[in-house]
Amino acid sequence: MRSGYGWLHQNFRGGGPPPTLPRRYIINIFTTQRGHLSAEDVFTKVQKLYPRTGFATVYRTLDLLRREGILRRFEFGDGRARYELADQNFHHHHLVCRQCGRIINYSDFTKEEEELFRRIEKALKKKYDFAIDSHQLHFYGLCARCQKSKKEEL
Amino acid sequence: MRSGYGWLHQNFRGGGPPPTLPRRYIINIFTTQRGHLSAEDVFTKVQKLYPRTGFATVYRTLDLLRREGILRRFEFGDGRARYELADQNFHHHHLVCRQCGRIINYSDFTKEEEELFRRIEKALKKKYDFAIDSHQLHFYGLCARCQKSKKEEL
DNA sequence: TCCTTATTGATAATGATTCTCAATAGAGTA
DNA sequence: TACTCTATTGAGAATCATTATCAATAAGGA
Repeated sequence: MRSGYGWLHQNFRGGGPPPTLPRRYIINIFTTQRGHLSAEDVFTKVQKLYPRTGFATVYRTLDLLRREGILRRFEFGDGRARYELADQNFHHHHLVCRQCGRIINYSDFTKEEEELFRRIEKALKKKYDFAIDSHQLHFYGLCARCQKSKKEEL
Repeated sequence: MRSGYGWLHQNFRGGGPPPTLPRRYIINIFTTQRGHLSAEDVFTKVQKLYPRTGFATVYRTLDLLRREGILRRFEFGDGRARYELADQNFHHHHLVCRQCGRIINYSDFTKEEEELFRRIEKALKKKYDFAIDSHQLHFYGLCARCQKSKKEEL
């Protein structure tokens, strides 16, 4: 795993994957507005910037960026994967609304969580001989809006 | 959500979904051997017990049982959903091997986790007005076997 | 300009899951 | 036992996200 965007600013054959136009555009999308984007979301957005882009390129690029450690891939249970910038300075977890699919990042409590998780990871490594490199914590429920609309139904 | 398997032992029109043969068989599969079964896994197993069963019935039944609160559905990132018995007395989290896909349940530390998670849930509810009903915690990494085979490669 | 190589776009293929619809099975009733 | 009603079933088609294929293209170096 490379350490960052270095290769993006290099020329072709500069050591990393060539920083082609679609790749630059797709990274831009993620850096300018943090979110949990599906491949389709990304496709729609790149289309506006660079209309000749194909769906295959989007998928390939998302996977490339994931392998490079620039993006993280998540599955929240609705059948389509989401991608997010892998920013070490913004470790967070997710709140997922079962109704509307809205996803909220939260980074409260990360200190306590991190401490507990570090301990857990260490112990699990010892007990199961499992080399842990990451974790995902998702809370599922109903967001404010969906709770309200559910009440109104009754 | 119903509270348990009650309807399974009732007759048809006894208040819940009819406890048909495929449904009984599929539940049996989950109660006799805990695991994280994909739809295909279940299909293969039911086939042996009741060969006329179709794939559609497996999917329908899995979803029915999930809605009834008997099964939980998970996605670990390999593109196929897994189902597990929703046993309140065996709350646990998962270790997922990135290489071979092996999944280990662990229930160590649940006391500390539960305590922290209860606190987090309470605070998130307050801050984001989000009604949390469940969570999933997955650790990703390499299992013992895959670590070993990776070493041997070098 | 030519050569080499990796990426691209269009499209076909895949794989998991869901839908459709006629056939069937269970339970109550006569 | 035969009849009726309704929900479930099985087979296969359809859908959806994702991946693979392959000829055309673009970039950098000679």
